[in-house]
Amino acid sequence: MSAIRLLVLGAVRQHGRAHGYQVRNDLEYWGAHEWSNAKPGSIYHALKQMAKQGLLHAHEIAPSTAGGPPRTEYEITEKGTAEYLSLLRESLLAHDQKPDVLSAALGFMVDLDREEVLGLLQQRVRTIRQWRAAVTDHYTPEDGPAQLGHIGEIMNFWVHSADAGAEWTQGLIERIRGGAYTFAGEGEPFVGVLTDGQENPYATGQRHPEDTC
Amino acid sequence: MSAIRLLVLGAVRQHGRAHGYQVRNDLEYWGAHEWSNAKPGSIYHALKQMAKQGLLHAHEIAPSTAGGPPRTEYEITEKGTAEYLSLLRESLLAHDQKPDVLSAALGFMVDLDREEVLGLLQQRVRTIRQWRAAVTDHYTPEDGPAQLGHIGEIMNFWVHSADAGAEWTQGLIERIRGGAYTFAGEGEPFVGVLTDGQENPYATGQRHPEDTC
DNA sequence: GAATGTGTAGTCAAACTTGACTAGCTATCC
DNA sequence: GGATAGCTAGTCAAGTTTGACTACACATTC
Repeated sequence: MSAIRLLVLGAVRQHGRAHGYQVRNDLEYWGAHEWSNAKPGSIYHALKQMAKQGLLHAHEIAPSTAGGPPRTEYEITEKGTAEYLSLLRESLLAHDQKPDVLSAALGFMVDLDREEVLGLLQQRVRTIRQWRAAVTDHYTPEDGPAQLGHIGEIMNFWVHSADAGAEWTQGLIERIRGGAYTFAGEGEPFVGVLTDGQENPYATGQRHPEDTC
Repeated sequence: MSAIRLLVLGAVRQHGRAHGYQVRNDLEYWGAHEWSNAKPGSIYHALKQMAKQGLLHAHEIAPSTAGGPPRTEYEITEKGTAEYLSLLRESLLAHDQKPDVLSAALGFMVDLDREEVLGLLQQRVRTIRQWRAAVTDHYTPEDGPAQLGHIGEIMNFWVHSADAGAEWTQGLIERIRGGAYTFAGEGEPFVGVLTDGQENPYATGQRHPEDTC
């Protein structure tokens, strides 16, 4: 599963009602175009697809107020909200190899409540540790690890990445337990979207390096 | 760029001449179906595509000797070899967010010579450090990092991952410099493919966990 | 000896992603 | 005051990925 559905659902949900360009802009504001496949085509495709599946409700809207072609506004449905929360929980839990999914989930974690997030992250750490044990066990058979030659470096890389992921998750758990951030039901939420007319400080222009992918 | 082209080119090259099922089997032997998109459809597609582009030469072969439909054998062309080496170098260098690309490159790094690999990996480390500096600089503007709220955790995660990647790369550099593995031009290479009839110890069946993606 | 499973080899439609493109409106510059 | 750049909003074709499916042959089981 790619991160795009989670990102789009979450963005629409924060707005209440949003058209494609707004979603696109939000994702850029979060830097999502740098660490995920949040490109225009994918975003508009996801919106249409999820509208077809009943996760979003599409309002056909007259020609836009600010130039350009007519636009469609979307609103998240009940089914969409259920899917969103399910994706969000799953993404915080899953030890996928896809860092974009975790990144997206981090951006929305405050939509859950603090205790639940702590539980999910702790489970995440446990899963990683189990995975690590199983892998090192499975790939170091009776013949010894030297059998694998340089191929063993692949496993070594993954194990190292998993360790780093577990360590980082542990750090996050401690920050959250220590009272950082504002979670669901804890008062005024942090606003992570651009309100209409607000300028985007991270808009295209001079991005930081790495834009070579 | 996904890892599939590099994987397929490398597999065909090691065999000299291979049909799709052989490539598919090799990639499974390397565990590539677990950390990359090396699924049957992608493999056959890549073979056909690259044959069309002149990177592989397709030999139409009569009905297979062991059941199933007739098969096509592929051989890498000169252009394909050039592309392969270019992809390989690029993948060792690039600080993509795609770990599968690096994994694939690790499996083939011994096709280059030791000094070149060391150079590429050192450049990799430098690139990561530069990227890190640029990112932390760019995303902690005059307002201070607290401005970002929990969104800052996304950047924190990426920076942490980059640090872990740099550290791991540094370790690999030291192992290679210390004489580990057999690189191009250093005698009998490590054989990383299944010869005909050899059983695959990592064939489908009881895989280690994580197969939930 | 008929059914059932397993390995070989590959195809296919549906879904997704990409990058380039369209097209209208506004502000700005000389 | 004409052009030219940039923003708004989205479409489109081409390419890629996925997961399920086909089809044959050999082996095993009941």
